[in-house]
Amino acid sequence: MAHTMDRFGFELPLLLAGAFRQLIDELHRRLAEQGHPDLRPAYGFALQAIGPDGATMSEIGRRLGVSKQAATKTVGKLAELGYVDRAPDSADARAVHVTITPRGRDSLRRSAEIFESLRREWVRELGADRVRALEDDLATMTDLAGGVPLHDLPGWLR
Amino acid sequence: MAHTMDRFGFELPLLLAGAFRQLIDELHRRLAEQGHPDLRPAYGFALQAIGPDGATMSEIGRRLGVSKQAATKTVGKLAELGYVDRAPDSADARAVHVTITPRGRDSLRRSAEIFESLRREWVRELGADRVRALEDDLATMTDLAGGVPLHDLPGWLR
DNA sequence: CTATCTTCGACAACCAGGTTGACGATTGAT
DNA sequence: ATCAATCGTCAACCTGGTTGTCGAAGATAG
Repeated sequence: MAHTMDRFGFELPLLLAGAFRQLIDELHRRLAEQGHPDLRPAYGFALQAIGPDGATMSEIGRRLGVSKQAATKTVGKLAELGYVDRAPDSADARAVHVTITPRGRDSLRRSAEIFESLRREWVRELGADRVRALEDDLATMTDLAGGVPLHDLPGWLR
Repeated sequence: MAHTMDRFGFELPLLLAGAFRQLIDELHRRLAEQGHPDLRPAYGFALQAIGPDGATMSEIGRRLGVSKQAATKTVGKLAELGYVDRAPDSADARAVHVTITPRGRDSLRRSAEIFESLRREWVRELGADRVRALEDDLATMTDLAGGVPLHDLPGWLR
């Protein structure tokens, strides 16, 4: 029974937060280098929520788990930065159809690449087994085993 | 080589964030049940930063990694809620000495207990080895191997 | 002992990312 | 044809931050 002393319970959230923070910070550092200096963490989630087929404001809000007002604001900034386009919805005169621009798609493509590269760094450091175990364990504890919803994520990243 | 397909890189931050979120939400759910419904995540960090001997506004800001103005605001709310006291510093007429009230200490004690209990749940679910491995791996990747600083944590929790 | 430099904390204005509430316009269901 | 639900916007507000400015108080030189 090699019983190395257990860590304190409060360290667990701190470690999770620290690791998350580090990944997100590094992502944005690299995105900035690759021509996307204005992309904030929240924007990535929003783009993700819009999806390849576009979506309406309300739909984006629902997918993100925020109010449609909040979604409207975020989309407004995304539009100013050239990451999305807004157009009247052909099927519903009340609705606005939001689509991702080529620049937006470029940022998503690069984000995905950067995340893969970051994960490879974890694998180099910890080994593939440990990383998989870590992911599996986190998925277990969050009952997010299949598919991570965007809900409840934005807001507390910066 | 049983090579179950690797997860996508972007899932890692999502899993970390989800797990963190879940722990913090559960902490505050239980704290609310135990007589601390007004304690927000940021306040716990601030109390932590004040410490058993108290601290000045600037010191709290430094420990938290935020401006002294931000620290002043948070301490103000903490004081309104009865978690801290402010008194003139005996050694420096410019400074304000902030101390934790008994109620504040109660909340810290309960938080520590809740975090221990939450960690025990992880151990029940995943096994002590996996939890230790997870903590060690996260500590490795965050070079937070020894002692987690409060710096850069507040702000992106809610 | 005085002149200068730094630090302390407060005040004000601002930002990001949310919230609720109200509202006119449109849609869909009866 | 009516009436309720939904669409997006506006306005006001909250939280947790930011900068800049400032007077008062301390530290350090000369």
